Amino acid sequence: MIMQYNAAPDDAPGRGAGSGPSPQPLYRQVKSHLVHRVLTGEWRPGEILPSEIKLAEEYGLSQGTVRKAIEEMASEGLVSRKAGRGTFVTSHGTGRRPFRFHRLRADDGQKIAGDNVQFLHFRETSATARAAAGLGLPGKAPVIETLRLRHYDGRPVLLELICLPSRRFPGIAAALEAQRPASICLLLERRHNVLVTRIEERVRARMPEPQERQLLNLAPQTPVLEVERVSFSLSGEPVEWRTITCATDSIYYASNSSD
Amino acid sequence: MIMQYNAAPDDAPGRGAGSGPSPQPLYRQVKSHLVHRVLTGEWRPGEILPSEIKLAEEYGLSQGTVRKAIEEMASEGLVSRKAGRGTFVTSHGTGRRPFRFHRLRADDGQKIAGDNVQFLHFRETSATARAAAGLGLPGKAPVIETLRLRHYDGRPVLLELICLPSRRFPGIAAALEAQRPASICLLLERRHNVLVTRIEERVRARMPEPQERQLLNLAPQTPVLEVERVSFSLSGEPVEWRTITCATDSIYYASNSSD
DNA sequence: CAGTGGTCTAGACCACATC
DNA sequence: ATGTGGTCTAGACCACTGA
Repeated sequence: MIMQYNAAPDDAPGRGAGSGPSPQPLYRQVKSHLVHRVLTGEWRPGEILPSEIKLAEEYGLSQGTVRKAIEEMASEGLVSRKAGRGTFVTSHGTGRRPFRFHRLRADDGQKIAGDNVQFLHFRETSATARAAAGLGLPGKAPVIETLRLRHYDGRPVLLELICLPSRRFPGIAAALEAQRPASICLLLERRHNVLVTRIEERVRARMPEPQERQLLNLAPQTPVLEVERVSFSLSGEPVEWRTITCATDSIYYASNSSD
Repeated sequence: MIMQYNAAPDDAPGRGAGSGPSPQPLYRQVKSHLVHRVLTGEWRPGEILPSEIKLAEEYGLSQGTVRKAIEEMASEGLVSRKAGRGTFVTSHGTGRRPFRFHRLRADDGQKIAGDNVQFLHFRETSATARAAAGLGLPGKAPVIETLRLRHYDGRPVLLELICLPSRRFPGIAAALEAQRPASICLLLERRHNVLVTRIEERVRARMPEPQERQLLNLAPQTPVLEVERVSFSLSGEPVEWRTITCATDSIYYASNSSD
C-alpha cells in the first residue's frame, strides 16, 4: 500500500513518491485502509486498535495525520476513543449503539426496546417488489422473512416484518430460528462481520390490515404508522429491509435534525 | 475575555494565566465566543468572518486552535468554509440550508417545497397546551398563529399550523401578514437575528378533522400523518411550534440516520 | 499576485487509565 | 511508571480564489 499526496498536477516535490495523481488526502487514504482492516476482521467489534503512535509508524506518517483519520472514523461511529485507554471498534453488543436506530417512543419518551420480543414466524420466500427494490435485489430473489411482535407495558405495540437476503447471509435462517435475537444488527455483526452504520426510513400513515388489527389489538377505525426501513452496512450495501407497523395512540416516531 | 487552559488542579505552569479552574479547552472557549459574536450580529448571515490568521492574532492563539473552533462550528452548520475564499455565516436565504428541515417527500423522492404556499389565516391568540409545552411557555401565553396550505403538482398536500411566541418576536404578526414568507426561518433570521439550527419532530398517524379532510381534499377513511415540530435557535431556545398535517397516499416522511 | 482554507509535520505538555 | 488519547504550538507547502 503506497501512501502519497501530491498537489502539483505534474511532478512537484510534495512528499513521498514523485508523481502520479493522488486526489485523496493522506488521512483519507489511511482512513479507508483502516476501515477495510476493520471490515475484514483484523480487529473485531469491541477489540482495541493499535495506538496512534504505532499506526503512524506503520504507515510512515505523522501522528497527527493518523489521528485525523481515526477521528473521522469515530465521528461516523465506527470506532470510539477513550482517553487513557485506546481506540475500540464499536459493537452493537456494547455501548449506546443499539439504541441509535430506535426512533419509536412511548408517549412518556421511553424508547421501545427491551427483550419483549415475540417471534411469530420464520419463512424462506421470495422478495416482494418493495423488499427487492429496497435491498437492491432482482425481483423475487430469495429472502428470509421474519415476523416479530414487540410489547411495551404489557401490550403489543410494534409489528416488524424483516427481510434478509439469504444469498448474502448463508445459514442465517437457522441462526435466526435458533437464537431469536432481539437485535438483528448484532447477529449480522457476530455471524457475518457486517456492521450496520446507516438506515433510511420512510414513514406513512395507513389503515391496518385485519391481521394487523388483531395482532396489535386495535380498535376499529384506528390508523397505524408504517415505517419502512433499509439498513446499510459500512460499505454502503443494503443488508436488511423491514417494515414496522405500530399503533400511534401512545407511540410516536421521533426525529431530531442532527440526531 | 481571558483564554486559559490549565490542566493541573492547582498551580502548574500550563500556559497563559497561572491558576484558576478552566475545564473547557481553549478551542471550545474560542468557539463559544465566536458563536456569541455571530449571534449578536457582529457578522450577519452570508457575511464573511475574519481569516483564521487574523482571529488567531486577535485571540493570541495559534492558527490550529482557532481552526479547530471554526471546524466545529462548520460541522454544526453555523458557518461554511470555502477553500481560497473564507468562512461565511450560513444563511437560510442561500445555500442548501433551507432544505435541511424538509423531511416530507413526494413518492418520486421530490422534496415538498417551492412557493406554492397559500395563507389561510393569521391570528393572535393564546397558546394551546401542546404549543405552550413545546415552546416552553406558560399556559395561554400569546402566540401568533398562522395556517398555511402547501400544494404539490397542483394538489393541496400539506396543512401547516404555525405558532410563534409574540412576546419574543414583537411586530412579527404584521411582518408575516405583509410578506407572507415561504420560509419562517428566513424571517426570524432577517428580522430578529435568530438562526434556527435544530428541530425536533414527532410523527403520528391519525384520522383527519372534517375541516382538514376538506382542505386536503381527502377521501373518507383516509388517515393523515401529523408532524409536530419544535424549532430551536442556536442558543437552544425554542422559537417556533408547528404541526404539519398531510395525506400520505403520495407523500412520505423521510428520515436518515446521520441526516 | 496575495490571501484563504486544506493538509502535513514535529514536538510538547496534559489528564486519564492501567499495571 | 508507562502508555493512551486530548490539546496546543510553530512552521511548512499546497490548491484555490479573486483582484
